Amino acid sequence: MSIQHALITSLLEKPSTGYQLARRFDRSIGHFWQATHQQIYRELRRMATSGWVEIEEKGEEGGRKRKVYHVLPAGRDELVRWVEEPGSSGESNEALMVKIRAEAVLGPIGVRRELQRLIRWHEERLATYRDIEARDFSTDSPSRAQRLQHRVLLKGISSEEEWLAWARETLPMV
Amino acid sequence: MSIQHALITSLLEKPSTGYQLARRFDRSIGHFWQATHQQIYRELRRMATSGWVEIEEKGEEGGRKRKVYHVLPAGRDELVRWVEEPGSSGESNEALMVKIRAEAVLGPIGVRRELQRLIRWHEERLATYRDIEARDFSTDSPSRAQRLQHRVLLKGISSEEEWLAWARETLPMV
DNA sequence: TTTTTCATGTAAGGCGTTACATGATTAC
DNA sequence: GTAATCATGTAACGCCTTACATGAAAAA
Repeated sequence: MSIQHALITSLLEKPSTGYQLARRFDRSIGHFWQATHQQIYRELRRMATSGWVEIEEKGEEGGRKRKVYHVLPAGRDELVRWVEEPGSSGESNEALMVKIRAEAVLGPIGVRRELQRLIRWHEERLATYRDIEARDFSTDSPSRAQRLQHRVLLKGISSEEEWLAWARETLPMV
Repeated sequence: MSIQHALITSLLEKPSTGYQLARRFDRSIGHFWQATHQQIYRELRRMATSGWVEIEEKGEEGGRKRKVYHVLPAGRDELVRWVEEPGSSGESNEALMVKIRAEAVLGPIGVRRELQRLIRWHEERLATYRDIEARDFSTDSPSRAQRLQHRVLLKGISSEEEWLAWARETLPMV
């Protein structure tokens, strides 16, 4: 899922300390993306050694030690590369949300194509679910077990419908 | 998320080999729950040592070696215990789907209470999202960046609405 | 003055992913 | 006879979670 790209996006919005990022992940972004502070500190250190981010050490006169992270051009380039790259099959919906936030902060990059690709993918999945429904749940008097299994499938169907409705409204904006 | 409970549920529906479970996870269950064959074999071995499942070795006259797994009473008890246990906060929606499938195969156990609990949780989350929307996205002429960030939040809102609609329809059936 | 918040880190264990590996059976 | 499918496993690496740990500043 690449926490790193989520962190770069967040840091482009506002340079921050690891602690602040952890808190922000608990709020706005974190409602659909969560990361512990250990993950965040680890990835920040890695991105610093990769030259994607820069550490601004703020000693504040012998007081509290804080490290404010800023995105470097290499980090920005890497984010653009990732947004344009078609998401792997395992890549979840959260990745798309980060890509949209990245496009919000960087201006038009490759999200439109990715969104179109995902729309086709979700259309196929919805069609598959509907096929399964027609094949397995067209019985006249279903048992309790069948009705419950049908509910599980219906959750998949309504999730896909909801996703597609959202995506089709979003497409003209990217 | 406990693959083990998903495996027990699947084995209660039909005793199978590890390979068959992996294939089934690729199809019906696996549309929302995926596991590699290594995970499955490892967990089956563990459940066998825990006494949750039993291995029926089918040598088939010097031919192909297959191990058919059957659920033992202890495994069934463990599944019931897990279904009745309130899901931890990190527990995803997939766990609920497995719990419903478990209730389909075992008869009425504790899913109703769990569903009611989750409905309250999702109602709160939806309310939080709507608060954020009222606070951050009520501007008259939003910028492109603001509109895109709003789309991300709207995805959260419509997901929650969809979830709640499904759950309220499902509640009378459990 | 005590608790909460800010801030960063180490260490251990478990789980998941990926690659590698083997061998029998069935389909073409 | 060759490829695909069935079937099971080992090993390495990395990531994530949880617990433990420290310390200063701000709030109660």
